Amino acid sequence: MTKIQVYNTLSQTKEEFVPREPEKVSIYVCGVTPYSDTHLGHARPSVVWDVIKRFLRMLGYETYHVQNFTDVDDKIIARSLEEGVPALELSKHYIAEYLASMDALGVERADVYPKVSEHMSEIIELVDALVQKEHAYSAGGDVFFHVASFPQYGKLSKQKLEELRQGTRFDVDPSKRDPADFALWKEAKPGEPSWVSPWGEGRPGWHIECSAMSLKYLGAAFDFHGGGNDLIFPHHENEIAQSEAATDKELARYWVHNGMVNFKDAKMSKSIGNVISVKELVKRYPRGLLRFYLLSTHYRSSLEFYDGKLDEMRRGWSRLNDAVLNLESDLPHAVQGELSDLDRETLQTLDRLERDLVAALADDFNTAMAFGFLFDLVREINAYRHKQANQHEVLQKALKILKLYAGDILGVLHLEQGERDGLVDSLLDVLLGLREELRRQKNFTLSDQIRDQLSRLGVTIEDTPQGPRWKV
RNA sequence: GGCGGCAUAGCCAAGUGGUAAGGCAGAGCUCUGCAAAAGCUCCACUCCCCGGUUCAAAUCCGGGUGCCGCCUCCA
Repeated sequence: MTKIQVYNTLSQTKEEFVPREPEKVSIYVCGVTPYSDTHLGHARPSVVWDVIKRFLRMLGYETYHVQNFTDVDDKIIARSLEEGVPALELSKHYIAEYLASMDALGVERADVYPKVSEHMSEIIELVDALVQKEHAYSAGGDVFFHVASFPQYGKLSKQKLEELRQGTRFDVDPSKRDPADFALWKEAKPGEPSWVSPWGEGRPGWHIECSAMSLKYLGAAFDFHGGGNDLIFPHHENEIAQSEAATDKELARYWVHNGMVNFKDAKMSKSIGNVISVKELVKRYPRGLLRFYLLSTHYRSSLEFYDGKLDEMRRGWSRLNDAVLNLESDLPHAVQGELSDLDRETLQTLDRLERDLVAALADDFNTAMAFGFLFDLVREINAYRHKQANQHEVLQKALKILKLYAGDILGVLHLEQGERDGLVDSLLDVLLGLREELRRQKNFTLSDQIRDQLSRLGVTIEDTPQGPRWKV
């Protein structure tokens, strides 16, 4: 099986990926806190993990992907009080909105989407276990994790406990033993959703849900733990402390963090308010283009968004799609027979490019590099076609590679099979047929008029030696 | 102040020791009724700056400068 290198935040180096169980990959990706519309920043890890999963399965792995919804949280409660909508109703609405946005981006669903509100007993059990093992203590109705009881605290974010104590910029809860301790369980305040626990009515702190739910669905030492790099501290650091203190086993083997999406020189963030919602974006741009944009930079780098960026990227993206259309329209006219030297050379180049493509994706999921090879392939096959060569085997192979990598794995191709409307197809065929007749009669005024008018509707007509063709 | 990261052509962006992928934009040519698509050619002697290591550095080390993220909710 192809060896995969993956950058592990824990070791700060690329490591060879060896799964916990042969051929099975367990994945936990931190999901969203559903209290407002899904934005581009959320779309990035989703699309990145979508591609990683598809690639792993192409290599023969089985994937099991868990992604949580933190549906019990301060922000949700605040929002629910503002709007007078029950907290769980609010989160339910935004969970649906999130899933719809991901569907629109062609992101395959996770295998499980556990919610905090449905895992209270697991969370309480885990907190209790930490109290029993004296890694946590209750103070009034709150329970805190005692960071000093976990000597490895800081191993993910490379923070030193002493620095963290000094860096505290907010008022420290006086009931904490150590300013760096964090809440596992919070005592209920009037009007807030709460659950019964050994420490009284309350609700979970922020990090504990991921520890409890990953343990339940994936067990200890699962393969990939993912999320934005803004989660490294404190969220993932605290998850490690809780989980590993409780189980005495490693939480996750490979920590994979994606870079931020920046807009107007700052991280796209709900609290800053510089967000672009996925809902709006998918109305204005094809999903394939959005994915192309999100994947054209390596997942660990930060990614800039600005008005007009997607329009700028559109041409390059079209080149990829046009290559597929060109091959599809050439294929019916292709010949089968003795291979020429050119055919053989081209087949060899295609083979090499496919190997390069796999190697790029296997090297820390380098999608940006993969696009480089896809464009190389496009140039290669276009040049081949330009030489009037049309061996079926060659065209077929190029098309197959494009559809597999640009289509099935990266998911950037425009219209998948079956997404075109049959009636529209037929109507355009009629219109194009009439226009051909006009062109034969050299009535270019009228034929150009048809082309211009369709162009205004977003339909592009191309006249090729094999006849006219249209695309959206 | 601490921690992590980044700085490559007009723009986007790969490349972590062997002499700068790819895309967009731009220039010229070919094809075309015109256009579109497509092809060919050109477009960074150089990778923020200054030192160092090496036969060899964009890549490693040291020091600057600038930018981003985290240390508070965050993908």
